[in-house]
Amino acid sequence: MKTQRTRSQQRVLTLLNTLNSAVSAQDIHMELRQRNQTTGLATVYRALEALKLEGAVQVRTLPNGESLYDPVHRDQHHLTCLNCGTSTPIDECPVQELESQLQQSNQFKVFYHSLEFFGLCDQCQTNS
Amino acid sequence: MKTQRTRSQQRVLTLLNTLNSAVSAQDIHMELRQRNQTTGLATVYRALEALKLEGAVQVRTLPNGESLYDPVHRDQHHLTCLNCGTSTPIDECPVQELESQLQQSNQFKVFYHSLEFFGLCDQCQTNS
DNA sequence: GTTATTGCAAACAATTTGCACCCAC
DNA sequence: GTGGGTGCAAATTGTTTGCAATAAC
Repeated sequence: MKTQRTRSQQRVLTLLNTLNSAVSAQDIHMELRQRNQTTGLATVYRALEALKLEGAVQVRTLPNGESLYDPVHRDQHHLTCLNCGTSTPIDECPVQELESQLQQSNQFKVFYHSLEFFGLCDQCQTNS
Repeated sequence: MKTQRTRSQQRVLTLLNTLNSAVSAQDIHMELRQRNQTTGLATVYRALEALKLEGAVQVRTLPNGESLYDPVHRDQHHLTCLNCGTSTPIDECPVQELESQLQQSNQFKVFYHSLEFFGLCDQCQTNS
């Protein structure tokens, strides 16, 4: 586990812990500027990449190709509408046991998991 | 449920059912050309969008922003390495019950779900 | 004939990369 | 002073859109 973090990595991680929802790299870039910690967009991406690899943040890539970042251990489960893209968090999570099982049988170090249901929300079902 | 499909939608769906793994839109475009069913790339995307909305295909967006398409009801569960991007399918799936439960309580029509574990594979753990 | 579908090229948007500058040690 | 970290701008990549040509009914 790496403990040596660059200035921008610290900034990004601190910001993520402050916010209460997943945000995009571009959001982070703008948010930092507003807090007088202006950081180049490329640097934000580089910091996120590093934090991701040490397991400090988790990523969820949306169908439009944009990625959202969260500190690890925040909820990562969603009900996502394929039409309007609305994503509702869900609480239930029946996979803890499976996770530890996979770690062992695959020699794979699991940082986090994501469970997502796709379909049509109430509203979009009507408008289709 | 729509039954009227355009020519390109039929081509795309037929192709997907032929292949035994998820492919990108660009893969589909090239594969169709090889089968003398050349179809514009934009048309492939439009066909996939339509098929997605009627629940005939499922999508998985990779961390690099590329989307992979599959006919619905094929495995959608993976163990993905954050470093090298390798994605290993897994069989276990403990969420069928939760799915029907969500359909009811959220008025949400679920087409499919995806369960993915992220971390580092055996090899990448060593090289980090 | 009218309407939906298609292909091409241009437009877009998120992300990555090259490279010069700068800061920390 | 040296090496990693950073910022900017340019390049890249997957996807979407405008619009004229075409096919379907």
